[in-house]
Amino acid sequence: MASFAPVDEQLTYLKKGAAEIIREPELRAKLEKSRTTGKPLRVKLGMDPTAPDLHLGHTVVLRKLKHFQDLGHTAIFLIGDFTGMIGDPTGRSVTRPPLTREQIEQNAETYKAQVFKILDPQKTVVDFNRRWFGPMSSDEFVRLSAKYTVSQLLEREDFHKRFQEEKPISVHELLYPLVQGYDSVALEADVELGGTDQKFNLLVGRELQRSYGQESQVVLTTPILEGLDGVQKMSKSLGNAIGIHEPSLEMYGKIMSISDEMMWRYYELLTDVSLADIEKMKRETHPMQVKKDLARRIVTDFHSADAAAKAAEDWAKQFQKDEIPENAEEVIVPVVEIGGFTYTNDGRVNVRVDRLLVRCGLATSTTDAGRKIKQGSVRLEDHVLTEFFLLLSGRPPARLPLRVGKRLKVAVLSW
RNA sequence: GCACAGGUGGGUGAGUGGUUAAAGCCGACAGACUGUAAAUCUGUUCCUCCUAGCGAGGUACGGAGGUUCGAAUCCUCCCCUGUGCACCA
Repeated sequence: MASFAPVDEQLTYLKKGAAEIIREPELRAKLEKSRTTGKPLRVKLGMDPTAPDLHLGHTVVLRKLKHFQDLGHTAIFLIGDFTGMIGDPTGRSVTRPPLTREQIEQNAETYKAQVFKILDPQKTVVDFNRRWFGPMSSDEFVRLSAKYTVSQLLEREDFHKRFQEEKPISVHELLYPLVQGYDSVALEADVELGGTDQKFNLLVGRELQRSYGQESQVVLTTPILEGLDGVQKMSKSLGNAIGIHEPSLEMYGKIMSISDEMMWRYYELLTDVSLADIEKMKRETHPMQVKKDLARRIVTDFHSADAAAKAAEDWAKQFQKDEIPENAEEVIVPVVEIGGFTYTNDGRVNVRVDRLLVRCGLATSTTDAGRKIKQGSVRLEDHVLTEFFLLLSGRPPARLPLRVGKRLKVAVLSW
């Protein structure tokens, strides 16, 4: 029989970094009850297996789930393999291709691996909502949809907006909140977590539980983390995300590129530094140092302390001292594959810089590479390259540290 | 099914026969400035080729045809989205 910390203590811990708790008195009551009965709360967090690459934005709510886990409650990580077919219409509506069983299973595996960087695998219950939706009969499904009305669903802001703007809303999108809500019924969830953008869906869970004769779950939302631009939510498709699988140097560099203002938010949502300490840093420490410290902490979470130290060193080399970091990304480039190279009389080789840049991923097309060369943003070590041909000092192999703006790749030329 | 309104580049949104690869804005990228940033200013922003130029060619305005010397712009058919009508008649 588990023993729990005092309720007030638990509440303080859980409230930190939460955007909203609906309703706090209910959470308190549930915590009290679990403490007297010794029965842990069932805390649910669901995710669609559509985009298996997690980024820091996802970790905000995962960290909250972990907090419950730390306090001895049951963390249920629900993989929405059924819901994935629908695709959450939150935000923009893009029709997602239905995933095959294999894809879903594969995604689920990668999901688990990533999620367990934060959660304790021993203590986490992983479930799939196909477990109850798979065997559900159409009769039952119709009965479920009878529990909610169209106008209730249209209260949701993005539906409402689309409806007003005379934009399409597919019926299956309307079904999404119901399906997600029913998950809470099936799991008999005490608490459900989600980003603030999930609020509507989470509240549907409360309603449905009530109509199925259960006590309503408590809803705890976490803020949506802004991405590198500091404005829009972090998302892979917006290209402003920091993936948790990214190489340490890249991760470190991306964190260093956020604005000072954003840095404090990242501290609040992605680290365990207390609010008091954050305030202290705001007053006393140089922002640059604080930001480096943030980058170090986050890289440590997803890689290791050693990797973080190394990344810090490499980053300083690349961006502050203008040197070449030791583990800079290398791209093997056979000269023949670039084409357009020529020989000089003494047998040296002239290579095409524009195509080389494309080959290294530093330009999207040769036209683009050409523009970058003309703009003077291409550098080989310290020299700005303005010519389209580069005369090598000898025959390949050769190592060419190329930079376009902040980005750096080492082209390793071979035959 | 009928009627009407729409479908333009990463986004938004101009353009209704001809210097329109397609305005403006946003975003993105780069240069300057910095603390790596942010802010600001400047430039770039479909692809290919080279002699790299205010160069040559190729693609592009839902799709397929057509009219025309010439079409994002006109016509036909199709696809997609939205709205109205479709019970009393």
